Amino acid sequence: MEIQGLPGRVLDELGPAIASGEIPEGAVLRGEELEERFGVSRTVVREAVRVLEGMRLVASRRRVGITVQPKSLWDVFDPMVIRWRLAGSDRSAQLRSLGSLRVAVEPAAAALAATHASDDDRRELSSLAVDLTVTARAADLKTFLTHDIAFHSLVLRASGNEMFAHLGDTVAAVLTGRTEYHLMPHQPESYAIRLHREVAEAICAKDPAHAEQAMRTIVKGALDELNQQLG
Amino acid sequence: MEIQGLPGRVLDELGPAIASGEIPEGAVLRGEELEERFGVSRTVVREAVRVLEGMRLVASRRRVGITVQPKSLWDVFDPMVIRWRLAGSDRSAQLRSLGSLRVAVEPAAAALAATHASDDDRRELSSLAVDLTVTARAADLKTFLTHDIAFHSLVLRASGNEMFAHLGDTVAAVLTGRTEYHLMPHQPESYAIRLHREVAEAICAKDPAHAEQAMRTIVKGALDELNQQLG
DNA sequence: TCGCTTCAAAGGTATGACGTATTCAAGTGG
DNA sequence: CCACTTGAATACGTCATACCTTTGAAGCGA
Repeated sequence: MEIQGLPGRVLDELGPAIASGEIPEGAVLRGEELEERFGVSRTVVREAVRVLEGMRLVASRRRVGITVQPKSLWDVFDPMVIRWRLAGSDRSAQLRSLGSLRVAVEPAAAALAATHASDDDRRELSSLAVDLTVTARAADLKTFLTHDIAFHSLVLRASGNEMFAHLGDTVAAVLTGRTEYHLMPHQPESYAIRLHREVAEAICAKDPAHAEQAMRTIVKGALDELNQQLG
Repeated sequence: MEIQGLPGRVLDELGPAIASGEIPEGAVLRGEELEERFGVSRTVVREAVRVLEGMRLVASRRRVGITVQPKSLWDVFDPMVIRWRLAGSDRSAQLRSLGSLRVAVEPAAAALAATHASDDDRRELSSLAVDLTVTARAADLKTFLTHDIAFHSLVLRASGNEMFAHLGDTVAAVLTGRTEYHLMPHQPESYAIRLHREVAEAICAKDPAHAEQAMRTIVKGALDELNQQLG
C-alpha cells in the first residue's frame, strides 16, 4: 500500500477500479455514495479523491460530482497508476507501452552509464552479470528475476539521470509482471544472458556505443517476445 | 493552477518551495504551522499534504509531522513536480534531465509515428513543418514556439504510444522554458528547421529509420546547445 | 420560444471532539 | 551505571456537524 490509513484503503479499491476501466470514463461518483460504500467519513473520502485528482484520474466539480477523466488525461507515468493498470484488464496495453518505453530509454541509459557510472557501480554491474549467468543455468526463476531487476535498475541509476533512475521501479514491475503471467520463456535464453554480460563489460570498458547497442538488442528482444505472446 | 480551491493555493506555494529545495530534504513541517501560515483550516492543509504525499514529496508520520522526502523518492515524472522544478532553482538540472529524456524518447517516437501515424496526422505534420519554416524566416519567436510545440507533441501523439503521447506537455514545458530563459538562439537555425522538415517527410514516406535519425539529430542538437549554455 | 429567476444538489471549508500511534524521558530495578 | 519499563505529551488520523458557494436545471413569465 502506498498511502497510509483509511484513505489508502479507499485508494486501493477505487484506484484499480478506475484504472482497469471497471468504472468507465465519464462515470460520475458522489462523495456520499463513496462514504457508504467504504464505511468511512467524508474526510477520508475527500482525501482519497484528492489523490486521484492529483493523478488526473478524476475531477471533482460542484453540483456534478466526481467524474472519471478520459484516459488521455491520466498521469500514465504515476507509479500507482502503472501498478493498477498492470494488475487489471489493461495489462497487455500497459505492457506494450512500457515495452516501447524501455526500448527508448534503456539503451540511452546504458550509453550514459558507460561514461557516468562510478567505479562501484561498474563493479556491482559485473557482479550482477555473473549472478545472472549462474541463476539462469540453475533455472532458478525467482532469484533470476531479482538479479535481472537489480541489473536493469542499476544501469538506469548509473546513468546519472534522475528521471531514468526513477524508471527503475517501473521496469521492476514490468519484469515481475512478465514472470508472474508466464510471459517468459521457462528457461532464460543464453543469448539474452550473453547480452547482459556484454552490457556490463561495455559499461566497465567505458564504451557507450557498444553498451547502447547491446542493451537495445535486449529490450527489443523483450518487446518482440511480448508482442508475439500477446498476439 | 492544477488543483482547485484552497488546497490548490496551498499547493502552489508549498509545492514550489519543496521542489526548489527552499524547504530542504528532511525538513519537518507541522500541520498547525501550515494552517497559520496560509490562514486555512486543517481540512485544507490535510488535503494539500495528501496530494504532496501522492507525489512522494512528503511523508506524514504521527507524533513527528510532515517530513520532506529525499529527492530520490520524488515522482520526477509528475507534471506538477516538473513544472515546479523548472520554475525554481533546480531549473538547469531539470532541463538537463529532460534533455536526455528527449534524446531517448523522441527519436523512438518518430520511428513509431512513421509506421503508426494516421493520414490526418501525416498531413498535419507536413503543414506544421511548413509553418515552422515560415515563422522561422519571419523571426516570429512566439509563433515559432507554438508551432514547434505542436510539431513535437504531434510526433509523440502519432507514435501511438500513450506514454510517449503524455510527454507532449512536458516537452512543451521544456521548449517554453527554453525561450523564456533565453536559452535559444535568437534566430532559429535553418539547419534545425530543415531537420524538422526531414522528420515530417520521413514520417509521411513511412520511413522509420530516417525519421528516427533526423529527430535524433534535432534533440541531440538541442541537448548540446543546452549543455553549452549551462556550462 | 427565449430568457430570467429561483431552488436544490453536491462539493468546499471551518471547527470541535476524540482516537491512536509514537516518541521521549522519567523512573525503576538490576 | 546501564537497561528496561512505563507513562505522558504530542501531532497526526478520523468522525460528525454546521454552514457556505457554486452551478445545473426546473419553472415561470414575457
